[in-house]
Order: sequence, then C-alpha cells, then structure tokens
Amino acid sequence: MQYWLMKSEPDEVSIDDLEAAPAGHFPWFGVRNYQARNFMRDAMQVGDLAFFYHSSCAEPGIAGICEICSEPYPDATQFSATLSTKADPAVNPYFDPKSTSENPRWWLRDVRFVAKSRLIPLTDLRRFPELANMRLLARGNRLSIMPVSETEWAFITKELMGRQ
DNA sequence: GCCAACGTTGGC
DNA sequence: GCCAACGTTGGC
Repeated sequence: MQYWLMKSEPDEVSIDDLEAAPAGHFPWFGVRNYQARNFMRDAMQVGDLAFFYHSSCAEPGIAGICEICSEPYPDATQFSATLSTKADPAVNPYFDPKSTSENPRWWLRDVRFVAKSRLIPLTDLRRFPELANMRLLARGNRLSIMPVSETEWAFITKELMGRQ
C-alpha cells in the first residue's frame, strides 16, 4: 500500500467532477511526463490512495482523496488528433503522433472518488515542519504524480483534514 | 502575464 | 552522449 499525490487543473477535472462521474471513477488521462507515467503505470497498485490536488488555479492545494481502482491501460487520448476537449472541440492537446496502439507511450489508471476535504492550500502545507520534505514542496518540483510518505499522509489526513 | 525551473528535442 | 534551444509547468 502506497500513497500518492495527483495534480489536476480543476478547470479541466476537479474533485467535484470525480465525485459526479458515473460510478464515481474515471481514467486519469493526459499525463505526458515519463516519470509521472512510470509512477502510475509501474509503481501504483490497486487500492493505493492519493491526494487529489488542484493546480494552476486561484487556490492551489489538496482538495480530497481518491483511490487507484484499475490496472494500467493505454491512455486513449494519445491516439486521436481530432478528439474533442472542453477547451477546444477541434484540437486534442493530448495527441501524440509518435504513439501507436501496438506500442502506446502513455498509460493510465482509473481513480475512484473517496472523499472531498476542505481545500488545504499549498501555502498552508509549507508552514508545517512535518511536511518539510514533501516532494510537492521541493524547489522546482513539476511532477504531476508523485509519492507521498506514510507519515506525511497521516499528518495531512489526521491533522489537517480532520479539523474543518 | 511573468518567469524560474525543469523536461525534451535534435544537431553535432 | 553532450548541450543549447525550445517548450511546458505552475505559483504568483
């Protein structure tokens, strides 16, 4: 059992979207970074828990918890140049011309809604010495999927999510 | 919109 | 395999 943090831009996919998804789960599409992909494809296990993090928005921070609920499979958005998106129905920003169905580059897993929390802002996370070594807080960190240690997970869920 | 930091690409 | 140029991320 491992813990993770997964970033999403809430304008595209928010914790509320996950909660409202049919059956409460959907594929974590759009990862186009090898390190993040490897975490998702190779290191995650069904049943692992992850913080759902809202990035590139007015108030970046942890918004809830989700659970890894599938084995890895190819991200369908890499294959079609014309797949529509919310932002621009004519262009698929996730298309990868170098990827083929025989040899897909980008893999994903399904995530299932577990809980929504109060939003725990990034600026708050930085205040706690218990979280000083969080990968999320490391200088220049840009990974969209990263591991969270068991002690960091426990601190955030018990000390920060516990009290509303 | 700015820009620091990082990842990727591609020429050599 | 090096590394400069370029593109992207993401907080502010």
